[in-house]
Amino acid sequence: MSASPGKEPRTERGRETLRKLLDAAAREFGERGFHEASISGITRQAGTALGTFYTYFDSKEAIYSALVGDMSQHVARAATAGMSRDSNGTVREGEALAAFLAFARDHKEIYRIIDEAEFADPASYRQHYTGAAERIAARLEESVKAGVVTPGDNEIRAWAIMGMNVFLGLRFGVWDTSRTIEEIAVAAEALLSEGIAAR
Amino acid sequence: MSASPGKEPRTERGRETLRKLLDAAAREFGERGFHEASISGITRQAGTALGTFYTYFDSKEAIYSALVGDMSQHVARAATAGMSRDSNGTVREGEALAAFLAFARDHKEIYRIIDEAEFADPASYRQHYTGAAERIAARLEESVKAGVVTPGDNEIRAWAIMGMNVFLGLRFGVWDTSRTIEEIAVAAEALLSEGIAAR
Amino acid sequence: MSASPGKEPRTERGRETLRKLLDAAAREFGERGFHEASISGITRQAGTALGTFYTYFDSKEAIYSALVGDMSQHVARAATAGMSRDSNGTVREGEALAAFLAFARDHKEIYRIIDEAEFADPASYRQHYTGAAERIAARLEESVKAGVVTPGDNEIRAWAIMGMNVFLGLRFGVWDTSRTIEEIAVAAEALLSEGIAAR
Amino acid sequence: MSASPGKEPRTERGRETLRKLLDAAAREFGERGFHEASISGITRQAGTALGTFYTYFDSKEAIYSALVGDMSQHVARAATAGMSRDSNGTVREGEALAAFLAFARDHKEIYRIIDEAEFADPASYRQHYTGAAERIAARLEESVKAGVVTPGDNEIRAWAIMGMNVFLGLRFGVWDTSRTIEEIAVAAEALLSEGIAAR
DNA sequence: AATGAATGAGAATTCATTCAT
DNA sequence: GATGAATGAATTCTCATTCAT
Repeated sequence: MSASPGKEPRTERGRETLRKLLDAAAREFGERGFHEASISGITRQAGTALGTFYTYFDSKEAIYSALVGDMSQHVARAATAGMSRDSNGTVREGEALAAFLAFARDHKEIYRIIDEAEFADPASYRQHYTGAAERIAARLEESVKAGVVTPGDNEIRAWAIMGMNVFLGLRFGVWDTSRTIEEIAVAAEALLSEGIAAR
Repeated sequence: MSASPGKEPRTERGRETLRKLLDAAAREFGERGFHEASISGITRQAGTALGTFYTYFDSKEAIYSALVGDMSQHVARAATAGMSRDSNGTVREGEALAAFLAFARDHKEIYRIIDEAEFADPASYRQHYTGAAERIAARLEESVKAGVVTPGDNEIRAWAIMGMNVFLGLRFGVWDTSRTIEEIAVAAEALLSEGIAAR
Repeated sequence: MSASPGKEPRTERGRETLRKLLDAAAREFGERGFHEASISGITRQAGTALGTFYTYFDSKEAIYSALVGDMSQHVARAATAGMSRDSNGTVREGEALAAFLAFARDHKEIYRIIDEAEFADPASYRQHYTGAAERIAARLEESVKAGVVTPGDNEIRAWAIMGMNVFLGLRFGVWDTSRTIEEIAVAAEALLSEGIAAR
Repeated sequence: MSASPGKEPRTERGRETLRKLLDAAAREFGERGFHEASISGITRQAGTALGTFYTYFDSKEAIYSALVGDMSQHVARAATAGMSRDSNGTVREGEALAAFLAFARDHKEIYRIIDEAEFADPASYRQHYTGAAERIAARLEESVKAGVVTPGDNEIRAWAIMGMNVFLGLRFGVWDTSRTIEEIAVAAEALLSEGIAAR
C-alpha cells in the first residue's frame, strides 16, 4: 500500500512483511534520524534479511517518504480528534493545540521524522505543513462566517498559528514536559483571542 | 576566533584562511545541507588544500557548530537592528518580524543551516532558539512594566511569537516572496496586539 | 528441447512457456548484454513469474548457452540459404557474405549475443566460430576439386574469410547501413577472387 | 595522465601510484574480464588501499576506458613497427599481420581487454577499430598511387583486411600457436595479393 | 602553515537462486 | 507447473581524518 510503485505485495505474507518494515523504519528513523539510520538497521529491527527491504522499497528515500506521508496523516487525525464537535473560533484552535501537544508528548519520534523531512525530503515536508495550514485557514474561514472571528488574512494567520503550535509543541511537548498541557493551551488561546496589547 | 580550541590562527595569513574557510562553509552547508556537505567541498570553495581544514578545525561538526553560532548572532543582530529606538510592545515585535523577514529573504541559507542543527548539532539548535525566546520574553517584560502589554506568561508567549516568526519567515520569506514584508508584518502585529476573536 | 537436462517440458503448456522464455531471453540479452541482463528482466518480458525460470533452466549461463547455440544455427542456415544451388568458388562466398549481411541487418542482436559469448561462455563462442570456419573450409575444398579455386591452406583461408565477413557485417551491417549489401559483397568477392595486387 | 579529469596526480608519489593502478588493472582485467574484475582486485594487485583507487579514477568504467586507449596505442605501434621502411602494397600488409600476430601471442590479455570493450565500453571499441581501419585504408591509398595495388574501394578493403587479421590473430595467435607466424602471414598475403580464384 | 596523497570503515544496492504454497 | 517472497553474498563508491613532506 505504501510500497514503491511496482513493488506492492501480492500475498498476505508480503503485506505482513511490508508492515514489519514500516514499523521498524519508524523506530529506526525516530531513534537515529534520517542520515544515521541504515537499511540494515531497519531490516534488523524488522527481523528480515537485508535484501528483503528492496522487495518493497526502491531506496532509503522511498521508505522515508512513505513514512512521512503516513505520519502526517496521524498528526492531522490527532489534532482533529481533539476538537469538540461544536466548538469554533479560538476555542477550537486551543483544543487543536492541546491535542497536538498531547500527541507530541506521546510520539516524539514523529516530530523528529517530520521535521527532518525539511532536509531529507523537502517535498513531503512542504506538503505536510501546507496541508496543515490549509486546514487551519479553512477553520478560520468558517469561524469568520460564524461571526466569532474577525475578518482578516486567514492564510497569514494560519501560518502564524501553525508556527506557534509547532514551537510550543517542541518546547513544551518534546523538550520539557514540566508544564501542563492545559497551562500552555490556555495561554496560547488567550494570546490568540485577545492579543497581548494593554487597552 | 571561531576556530577549534588550540587551533586559533597566529598570523594574519592564518586569519585570512580561517575566514575563507568559514565563508566557504556557509555556502557549502547552505547549498547542500549538513550531511551532503563535504570537507573537500568546503576547501574547494575556499581555494585551500584539503588538509588545511584541519589546521583550524577539529572536525566537520566543529566548523558547523562555529557557523551556527555565527549565524545565530547575525539573526539576532538583524532583528534588533530593525527595531526603532523608542518603540515597544507589539509594535516592536512587528518591527522585529519585519526585520527578520527581510533578513531571511537575503539569507535563505540560514534556515537550512540553523534548522538542520536540530538534527546535526542539537545543542547549538537549542541554544539558538532558547536565546531568541529569552530576548523576546525580556522585551515583553519591559513592555509589561511600561504598561503597554498585559501581564501574562511571557515565556509561553515568547515561544509562540518565535514560532510565528519562524514559520512566517519560511513561508513568506524563503519559499515565496510574492507578498510584501509590510503585509505580513501588519497582519501578524494585529493578531498579536488584539487577537482575532470578534467582540 | 533447449531446456536444461532433466527440465524438458512435458506438456504443451510447458513447451509454450519455454518458448516464451527463450524469446524473451533473446530480447533481454540482445538489449542489455549478458552481464546487464537479469533473470527477472527475462521473466518480466516473458510474462511469467520469476521462479518459473528455474523450471526450465539451471542458471543464467544455461539459457545463454542454449541461446547462443540457437542463434549459431540461425546464422549458419541464413548463410547457406543465400547460396544458389549451383554456384561455387568465390561467387558462392560472395553470396554467403551477402546473405550474412542481410541477416545481420535484420538481427543486430546476434552480434551482441554471439560475440559476447567470447567472454561469457567461451566454449559456445569457440564452437560457433570453429563450426563456421569448417563449413567455409569444406566449401573451398569442394571448389578446389572443381577446379575453380587454387589449391592452398584452406583452414587459414577459411578463418581469413570469416574474419572479413564478421567485420564487414559489423561495420556495414550493424553500425552503418548507408551502403548497399551488393556494393560490399561485390568488393569483397573481387578481393577474394583476384586479390588487390596490380599486375 | 590517464587519470579521470580533475584527478590527475600533482606529485611524483601520485604519479607512481597511478602507474601501479594502471598496471594492476591491466592484469586484473586481462585475467578476469571486465565484469568479473573488481576494484578491490585492482587495488590488491596494486598494493594500495581500496579508497586510493578513487583518488585517481571515477569508476571502474573510467579506468577501463583509460586502459583500452593505452592498449590501442600499443597495438597500433606494434603493427607499424613490424613494417619495413620501403615495403608497400600487400607485402606491407603481410608484415603488419605478422607483427600483429607476434604481438597477440605476447599480449593475450590485450586481446581480451580490447575486444571486451565492444560490450563494456563501446565508444572505445569503435574508436579502436575505426582508427585501425583508417590506417590500413591510408596505406592502401598510397600503394594505389604507387601503382602496386589496383584501384578500388579501400574502405571496404580495409575492414576486410582488418577482420582477417583479427580472426587469424585470435585463432592462430591466441587460441593455438602450433603454426608458425610465417606460415599464416604468407598464406594471408597470397590471398590478399592474388586472390584464390583459379585462372 | 599549507599541501595533497593515503586510508579503510561503512553504506546502499543488485540479483541469482531457493523454497514454501 | 506456476508463483512470488525471501535470502545474503558481493560490489561499488564516499568521505572524514591522518600524516609525511
